[in-house]
Amino acid sequence: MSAEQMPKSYDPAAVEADLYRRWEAADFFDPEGAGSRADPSLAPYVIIEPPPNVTGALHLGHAVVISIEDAFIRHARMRRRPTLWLPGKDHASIAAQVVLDRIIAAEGETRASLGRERYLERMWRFVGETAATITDQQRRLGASADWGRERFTMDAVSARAVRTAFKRLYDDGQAYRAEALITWCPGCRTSLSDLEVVPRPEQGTLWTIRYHLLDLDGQPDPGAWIAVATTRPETLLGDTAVAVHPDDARYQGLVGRRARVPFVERDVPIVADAAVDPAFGTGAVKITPAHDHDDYETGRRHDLPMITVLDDAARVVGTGTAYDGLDRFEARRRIAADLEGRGDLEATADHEMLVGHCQRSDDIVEPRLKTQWFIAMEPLAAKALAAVREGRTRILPARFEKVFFDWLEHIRDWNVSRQLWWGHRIPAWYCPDGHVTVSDAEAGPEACAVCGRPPAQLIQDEDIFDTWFSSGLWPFSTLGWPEQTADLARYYPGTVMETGYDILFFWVARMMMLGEWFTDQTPFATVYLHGMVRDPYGQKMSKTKGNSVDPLAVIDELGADTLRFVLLDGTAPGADQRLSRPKLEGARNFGNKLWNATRFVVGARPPEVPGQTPLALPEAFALGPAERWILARCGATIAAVTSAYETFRLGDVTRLLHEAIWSEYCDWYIELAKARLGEGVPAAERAATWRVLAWVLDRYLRLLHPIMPFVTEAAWQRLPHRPGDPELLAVADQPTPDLELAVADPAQAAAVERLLGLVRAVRNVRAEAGLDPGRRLAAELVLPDPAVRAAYEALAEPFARLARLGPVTVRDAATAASGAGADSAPLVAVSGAEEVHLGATVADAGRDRARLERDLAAAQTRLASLEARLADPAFAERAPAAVVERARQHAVEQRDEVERARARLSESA
RNA sequence: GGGCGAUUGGCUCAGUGGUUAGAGCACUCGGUUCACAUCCGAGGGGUCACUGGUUCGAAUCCAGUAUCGCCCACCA
Repeated sequence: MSAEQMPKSYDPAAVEADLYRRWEAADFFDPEGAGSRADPSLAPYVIIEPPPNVTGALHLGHAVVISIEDAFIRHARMRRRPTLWLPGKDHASIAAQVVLDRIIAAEGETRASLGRERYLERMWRFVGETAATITDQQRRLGASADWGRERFTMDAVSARAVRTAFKRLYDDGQAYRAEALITWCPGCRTSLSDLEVVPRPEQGTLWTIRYHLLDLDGQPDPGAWIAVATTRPETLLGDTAVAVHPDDARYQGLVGRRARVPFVERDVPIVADAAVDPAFGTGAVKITPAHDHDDYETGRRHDLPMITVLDDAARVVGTGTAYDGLDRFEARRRIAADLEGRGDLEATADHEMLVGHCQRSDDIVEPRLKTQWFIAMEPLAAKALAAVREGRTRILPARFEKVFFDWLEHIRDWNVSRQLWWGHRIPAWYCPDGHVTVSDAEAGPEACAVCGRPPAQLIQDEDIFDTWFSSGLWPFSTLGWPEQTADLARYYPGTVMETGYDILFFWVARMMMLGEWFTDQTPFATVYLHGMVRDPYGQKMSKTKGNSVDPLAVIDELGADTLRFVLLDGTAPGADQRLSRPKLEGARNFGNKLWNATRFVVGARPPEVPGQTPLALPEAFALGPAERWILARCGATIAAVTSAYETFRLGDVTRLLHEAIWSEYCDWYIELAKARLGEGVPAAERAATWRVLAWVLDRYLRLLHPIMPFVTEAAWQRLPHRPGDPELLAVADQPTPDLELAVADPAQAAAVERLLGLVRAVRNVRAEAGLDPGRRLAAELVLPDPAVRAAYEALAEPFARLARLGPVTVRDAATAASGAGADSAPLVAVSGAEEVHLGATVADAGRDRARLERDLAAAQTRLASLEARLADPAFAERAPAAVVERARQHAVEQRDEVERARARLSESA
């Protein structure tokens, strides 16, 4: 293939267009697929992905997940591990219902108008459409997931796992049904778990209200009252007590007396309870056990009646007052006004407070009494804690282990009942006598477990499970659990679970707990938590703020490789990152660089290397110093990148490869190699040079493939391959550094480095002196080190070209001392022990002299600091010998440099 | 109220005790060099938030402070 066949400019869209289909057709996303080159004797590498919600389009969070997971799995695949990334979707019951409710509202329907059955039909139709879109988007990002094993949390296998799991928890005594104060969303009309409530600071009002004390006749005394402070006056309709702190002197005499609640005219006791903060408000609190979490506890301690005064829509109900039927906020206003009217509103004050909102609908949540199913979590949490404490699961970054521990150590029972329709219905049935039967059979129980009544008389619980209940089973339910399937045996437990730290509790902890409980194994060895993607100003992205970035728009314009690279570059586990246009363009430019380097290599193939020749490293004797240098660098990069992959440091992978490819391979090696590819070069050398060019590029493409799969695959397709290589880079082997390191000669590599430093020095001098950049300058090189001289002999031509030098002579240090070229005041470039005396008059003596003075001053400063350190006896005594020795060495060199700088300065005077 | 994280050049970030703290972007200057202007070359720019401590030596370890961000928590 020739360079002419490669489009001159890099067009990500064109590059990426068909590659995914080729990969998929090759059938290696399935570890047992036809195209898999996995070694079955190696341990499988299994990625647990957070299945995206069926409701939405792909957002940047998904793109992060896919970029990380795909990098891991592609790397493992290229190490011949059998790799499984089982993709799927989550039915996301509450989120899906919120979305669908909005859609049907636009169609003039409501949940109620459709009814459960038609609503669910509509939902299936809706998710059918969105699921296909999401999968397509994941493919466009390059996700090499095993689509043949794709699963949905609402499919039959998942349903069976849910029933089995619940039945077991019930049989184990961990699942129980109880009436308790739960958190309710009046908008979604369902209960929520604690995690689904988002507290937000809001400006509220603190009202101080008088409850009149009862006199001896049991009548409210107009002149005696106890004042309570509240932010929710409407709940007074459900008050069943007033509480004060037992030690509060102000109220000592009132404890045990009774007060009358306004409007409902209920007489309630004044109780003493240590939970009351005497310093807050009036020090007296109204107690509404059915509508406040604190009051619920207080109510239980004092055996108070619990009176519900709000319905599912959070309207006042059943109080027998004029407020019945009013919305909670309207009732609040009216009650406050009416209290004022009757003279019982003592004070009104602004009050900053935290208000709980529904994570999905944003409605203000309402504590309510409901009969629900709960999971007793402590025994489950203990197992998950043990898994992490014993190191069976490791959390990255490690600091999240503390967060994990803290949450599990203070875990509360999990309310799993949801009053929704879209989800797994709770497999609990109730008989007319109130007996409970939990069944894991698809058809339900055959009889009441207690009294044996036939199924016809049993009524199934109307509620469904919290979405996260089925998500928590994901690592094993997707592999067929509770069946002991072959997949389960082979691919469970997983290797890496990757997700954002924001769902550590929602999902990760629950998978850990349920996994341990049901399988006696931790479901994955490593938890990799990524950070959040923010906008260029560090703000959270959100649709409402309008600062969110659509990953598909980025892919369309700049390519999936670009997006993937940016989302991994410069990132660390758990650390948030900012996404900006310049970063994206930088990544696209990197793809362009790679593309053009490949074009060069492909086009530079000399006739000695026929196109079909397999790729091989040349014999060592055919290598020049530059080849040995780039191979040394290549070997070091392979080792460093491999280590970075294996320790989950993808940010280092991108950094190392960007540096190696751009700043070493492209900036230097390609330039050095050009000279050794020319007409006059012996055929064997020419061939060897090109082989090294192609070899190193091949290594880097392999290393970069997991990060930028498309452009690397496209480039690789144009290079010759090694014997035994597959047709696709995606299943080619990752490199090991042994071949490179075997031929790389560190001494020669170091000599080349020094020459490159000298080129930089010459360029610097030329630029500083303002010399015509195109002008070839005669030069005299001073190369005291024989190794550097030898390297120079081989690289004289590219050296001259890169430094823009004309006729060049070389001297070693001894002869150089005698003085230099034709000019009395030559420009001198210095790099370490090496010098280049340029055969040019100083174009701008003032500027050059300033440079020389600067150099001298810098050298003197360095020398002074070294000498000061060496003069300190403590340093010689306490510092390691190697460090001291190095400092001595540097001091010697520095002294020499100062000398030479002085000499140059006096020459130029 | 607890806990965690961040603080390094204009911006985004590397850098966990050892010479002179790096990169990309931005900036300045210069380039029609036969892979690439999505490029090439050169350059300027940092008291590493602050204070104290440990150490021969601190961006790096310890303590405290400040600012910002996040998580958890039942003050009505």
